[in-house]
Amino acid sequence: MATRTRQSQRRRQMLTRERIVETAVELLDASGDGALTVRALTTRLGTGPGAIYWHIGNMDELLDAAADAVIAAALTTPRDETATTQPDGAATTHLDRAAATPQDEIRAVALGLFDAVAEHPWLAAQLALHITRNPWGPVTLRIFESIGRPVSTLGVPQADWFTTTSTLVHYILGATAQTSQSDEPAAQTETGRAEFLAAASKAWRDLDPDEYPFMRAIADQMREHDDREQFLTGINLVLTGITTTHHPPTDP
Amino acid sequence: MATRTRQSQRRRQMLTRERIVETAVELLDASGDGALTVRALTTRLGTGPGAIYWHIGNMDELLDAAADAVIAAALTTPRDETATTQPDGAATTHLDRAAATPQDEIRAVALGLFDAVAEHPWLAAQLALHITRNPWGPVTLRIFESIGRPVSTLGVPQADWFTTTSTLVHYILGATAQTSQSDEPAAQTETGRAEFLAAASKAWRDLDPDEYPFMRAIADQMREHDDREQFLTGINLVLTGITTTHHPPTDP
DNA sequence: ACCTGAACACCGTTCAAGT
DNA sequence: ACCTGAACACCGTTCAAGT
Repeated sequence: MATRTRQSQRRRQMLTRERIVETAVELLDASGDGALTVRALTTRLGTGPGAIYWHIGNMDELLDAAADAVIAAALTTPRDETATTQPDGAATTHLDRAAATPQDEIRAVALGLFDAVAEHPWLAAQLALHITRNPWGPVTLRIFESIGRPVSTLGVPQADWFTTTSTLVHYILGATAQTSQSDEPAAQTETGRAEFLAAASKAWRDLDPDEYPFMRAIADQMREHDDREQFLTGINLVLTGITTTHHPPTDP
Repeated sequence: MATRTRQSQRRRQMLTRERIVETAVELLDASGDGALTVRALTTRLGTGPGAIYWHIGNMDELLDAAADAVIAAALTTPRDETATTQPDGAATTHLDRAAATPQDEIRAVALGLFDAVAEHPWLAAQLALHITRNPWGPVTLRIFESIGRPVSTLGVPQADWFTTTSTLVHYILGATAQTSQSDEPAAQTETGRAEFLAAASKAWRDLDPDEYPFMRAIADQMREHDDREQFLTGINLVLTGITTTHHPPTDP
């Protein structure tokens, strides 16, 4: 059902770079980081390794393409929930994105990335690796542009655009990397998450008091915290730092 | 010269977990990420794979141990250069660390990590991976404690210690990950770096104006920026956000 | 307790050969 | 132009056997 081509067999569906990337994302989503192998792709697509390499250079390039595809989708599809808690206006349907403040726009982009990583746990490690290995590849470029555009309407002097945007992007990527749920399905469930937090919290309380006094002091906060909320708080801290530093124009 | 044991042959020097980790760091420093293999270790240490695995569980554990060793060294050895530009006082030699403001302390720790990554380029990717895979392992714990301690003396309400410290740590790790020089020796030299920046800057100016107006606008800043200085500016932005949000005690 | 070294299962990638 | 599939070089890891 819902097919454009007449064949139902996936084997005869014509092999294309796009289809390979798509299958790669499926494999990564289903079974995590180590599941994307050339062999897995060939069996899933019904071909041989040579066919894969005809379309895609090498494995790292495929990983990059998979990340880029997911990131692009996350950045172009605006989330329907708003970043800040505010009255839900049924009338603000069509130009909501344009009407939002730069801060709201930044929060929306950041949360889009956060949620994309939550949906695709492999993306965290992949993003982190991509950033160190290819800091200015298409993935980083897209993110930078999405954050930089609202930054440029924030009252920051143009000479500081690059540094300011860098700070936001670095925070966002660092936070999503560390915050991402573990790849194992055990940690995905609600109770699994709670058990993990409880275990970590207890581990911190049992640390050597001389070596780790701070970690012991915040063990309780760790157990009770919400990742997404903490992420937003962090964004707001950085935004406050930016607007404070460049004492914003107090009126239009 | 400068030996404690009498044998000059490294082969008969007794195999220990410590020595394996040490050799791992040497291999990583010398030839980057992909150079650390069991085979390379065995030839370098004059043993077989079984001997390695008697001491170290598996390869990921060794990578973690290597990162932990380098991070621990970076965090305990205070850098002699000061974070902010200020008159060099020849008298402030012994209690300098204790006398500094919390902000200075945070800057010092952050720069210590930044410089550690600069000295050990493999550390960036390793840190990033470690953080997503084992967010509360010894490496992250150490960094968190080092940042959290000064945060706790910053006037931030205790209930916000965890979130505030998280924000700083996430920024620091994200920034060091993206900022780290490429692993290839070509990019390590001064001129190689300049060429890289010029190439990236030009690439940005040639981007599609409709899709990437912001990146085109900041292409020049990219070419002229200094990574370390930008890193410090980012730290200061976050610190400003923190102190502004918790309107600091205006007097002692 | 500590180490040896052959063996296993599994990678990514290449390439002559086909269509 | 696009695909096949055997083959290559290289991994991490295990394990019976030695000392």
